[in-house]
Amino acid sequence: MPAPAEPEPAGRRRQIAEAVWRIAAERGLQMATVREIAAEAGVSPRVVQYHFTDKHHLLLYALQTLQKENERHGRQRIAALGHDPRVLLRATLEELLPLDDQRRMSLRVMTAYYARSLTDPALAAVFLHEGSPLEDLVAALISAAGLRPSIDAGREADLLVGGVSGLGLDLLHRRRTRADVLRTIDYHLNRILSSG
Amino acid sequence: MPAPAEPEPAGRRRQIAEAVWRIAAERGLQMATVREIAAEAGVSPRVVQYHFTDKHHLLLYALQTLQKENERHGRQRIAALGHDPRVLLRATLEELLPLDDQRRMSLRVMTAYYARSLTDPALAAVFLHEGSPLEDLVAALISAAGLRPSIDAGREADLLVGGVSGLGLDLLHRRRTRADVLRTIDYHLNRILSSG
DNA sequence: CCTCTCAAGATACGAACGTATCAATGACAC
DNA sequence: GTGTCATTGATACGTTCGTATCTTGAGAGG
Repeated sequence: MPAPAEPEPAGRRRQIAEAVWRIAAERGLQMATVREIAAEAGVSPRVVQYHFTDKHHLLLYALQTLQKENERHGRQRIAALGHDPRVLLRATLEELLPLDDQRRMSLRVMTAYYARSLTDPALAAVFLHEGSPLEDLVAALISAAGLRPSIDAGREADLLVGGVSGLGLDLLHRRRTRADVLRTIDYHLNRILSSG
Repeated sequence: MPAPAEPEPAGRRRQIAEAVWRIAAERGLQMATVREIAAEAGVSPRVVQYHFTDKHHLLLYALQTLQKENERHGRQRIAALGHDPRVLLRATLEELLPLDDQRRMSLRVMTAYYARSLTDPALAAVFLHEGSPLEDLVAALISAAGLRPSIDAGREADLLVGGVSGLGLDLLHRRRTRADVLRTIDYHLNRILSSG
């Protein structure tokens, strides 16, 4: 019984990380114990122990993997929309919202990790990239889409990224409706960009 | 030894709640065990057990008390500034930022609770007031301060509240400087309001 | 056929968790 | 004095935690 039916030791870590995501999203990060993770992944606790040196490395790996996954999915969705800067800008902002089950789960997990990152430097490092790539991207898209006079693309991007993230969290709590959030985003894009 | 040296059973709950705040802010909510809370509060674990029916009620009480405390402090600070709507608006937004140790601790604690509220209805209820009082207040202040043509106070308030909160979280992570955040807020207030 | 190595099962250990139990203390009414 | 009641000390119970240990199975190389 204790032998590998599949010759793939590579997908095991991924499989376990996905179990962490589901538990963190549905029951919270504090419920992600080794035994619960193993049960959710459909493996024995020993398998979790074998593939990660300790729980801290496991949680870190799950966060890093989810972040890469999000970025990959986001780029795919956005790249399929062409090259119109205004369309890309809108899509980039909407990527921050929990508009489907995948992004809803991801945002819940990331929120749990973010809170823990305030007291865990290893997790904090994942959230602290060099510079502000997302804000820079949004600012560049604003400039490329053409902005109205006396608009500062950088300052607009700074508030937009934080603001849309906040609206996304409100969506998680059902404190706002999706339609209202999208209307707020449209208002501000119309306000910032020149051509209607 | 096991007797009350002070005849004040009223402040005990408060004293214990403050211990929760310090632990949650400095080490995270998952470190707020009954024994740690008791040690931080300078009492025996039995005292914690006696004044709260269980840990869930304790954590809920600590959250509710901190929220009231924040609102009280915020109102005090803002009320001391007079009645100029523009000044009040700026102060209301800055109240969301971790500009001193008190607010820095509070924001860290609230962030930890917020994450947990995603999987805990009792905690979520604390964050879900009726309507959106903060957004409504900001919108009212924008209108009172006088807004430029074709500005929607409600939509501006929606993005401002979320955006400034996001900037505050960036401050916690030292991802932005305080001066940069304040400059971003100034930019948007100048953009929204009519008179320079 | 043998052996070496990777992967996993089975189990256990010490620590820490939330909570329960029982006794003891001090303040106070009478 | 002497009960009474609110509060606290001291201790223990059962559970769950992360992790360590030992063993077993499968496939590859010689």
